[in-house]
Amino acid sequence: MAQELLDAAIGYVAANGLTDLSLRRLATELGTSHRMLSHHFGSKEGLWVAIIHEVEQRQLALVDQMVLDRSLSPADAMRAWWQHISHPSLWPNERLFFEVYGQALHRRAGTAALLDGIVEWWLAPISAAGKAQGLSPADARASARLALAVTRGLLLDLLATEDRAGVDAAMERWIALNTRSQGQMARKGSRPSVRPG
Amino acid sequence: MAQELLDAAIGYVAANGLTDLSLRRLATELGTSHRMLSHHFGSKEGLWVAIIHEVEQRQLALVDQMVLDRSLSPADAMRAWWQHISHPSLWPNERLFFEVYGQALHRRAGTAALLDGIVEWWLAPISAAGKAQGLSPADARASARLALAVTRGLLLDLLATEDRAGVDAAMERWIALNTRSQGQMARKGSRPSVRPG
DNA sequence: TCGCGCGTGTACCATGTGGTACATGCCTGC
DNA sequence: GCAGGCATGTACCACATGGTACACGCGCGA
Repeated sequence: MAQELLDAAIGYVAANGLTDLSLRRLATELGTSHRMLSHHFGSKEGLWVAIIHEVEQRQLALVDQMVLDRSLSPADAMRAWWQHISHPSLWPNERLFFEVYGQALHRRAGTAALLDGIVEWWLAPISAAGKAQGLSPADARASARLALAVTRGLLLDLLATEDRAGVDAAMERWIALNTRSQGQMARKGSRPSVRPG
Repeated sequence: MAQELLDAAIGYVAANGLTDLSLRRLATELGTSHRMLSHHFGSKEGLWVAIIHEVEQRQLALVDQMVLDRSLSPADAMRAWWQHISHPSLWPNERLFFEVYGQALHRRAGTAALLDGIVEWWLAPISAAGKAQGLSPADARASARLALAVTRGLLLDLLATEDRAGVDAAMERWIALNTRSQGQMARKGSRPSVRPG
């Protein structure tokens, strides 16, 4: 079945990377023949597109989870979100995300579509949380963008260094920066929020 | 000469990406033959290593520039640094950086060395600025790590969306977050600093 | 039972790859 | 002038790739 093949392919690609991977090598790793991959996905490009599309869907599923729990304080919500998104079980998917991201920056064929919502899709739910805390739409959008950058920047750091303690400390610094300035900024009539999750 | 070839190769690779690039295509783009590339760099892998190493050197040269000007306020220094690092003339190099970064996350052969100092080398100069503003070493290090994540996260955003205004607004949000909380945190005996440049 | 669509595997092809043997030219020191 | 080293180009090789023609077998409806 094509779906099983796709799942297995994503598993392998997430674990081992997609760059310079041939249909033949992938097929032997998956216990089939490259003929099958061509058959089910049309071409090599078709396989990559299917994989990337599927990973995108999984990422967006995470966004949905992200906005679920509103019972926590902003600081605790941030911590919970960070613990979730930075869990080692998600690292393979995130490595794949950054790998394809890096290639898409050069506008390679087949990767252009990946960039489409790569920031925009995340801004809506995150900035919704900001607006709920009283930010203006413009401020909420800028804060969401910043929070997204912090998350991705620290994730990139974590994947590269695997220095869990150091990256966690930076995230705590980020949380502190937001919560400490919150009272002050509230006094000025606006609040920073920036709840990345 | 090998150095000229390397410079030209970096120029092309920065502009067009390194993934799936063959020695032959690169050679014809450079107006030479793939024989020359093999001759000067030993092998294809050798060329990639030379390119990555050279790009690393250029990145580190930027770090040196980063800590030069101490006459500006932290906020203005941040703005100046961001204007510098986010200038479109540097985009090709940064695309290449993220591209190789993404591949290195999978520990591909020849890219492992790139990850070595990818965070650490930047922490020292940035946290030095933090310590100069009165932060404890641990706080300065966490702040530096956060500032680096913000810079890279927003850079990734900028390269993908090319939404200059939106990303600049997020950076202003970051600067505001730091400067506004500075007085408050100073009252608590520590200052956030986070001067990424 | 037959026919047929579909999934699967094998064998093959044209192409592009990295690497290299060999020839040529150019420049420098004697 | 010339001899030797070095850069460069041409031609070739063995190999891996993506794609495809073809064959086989299984399951299902008529």
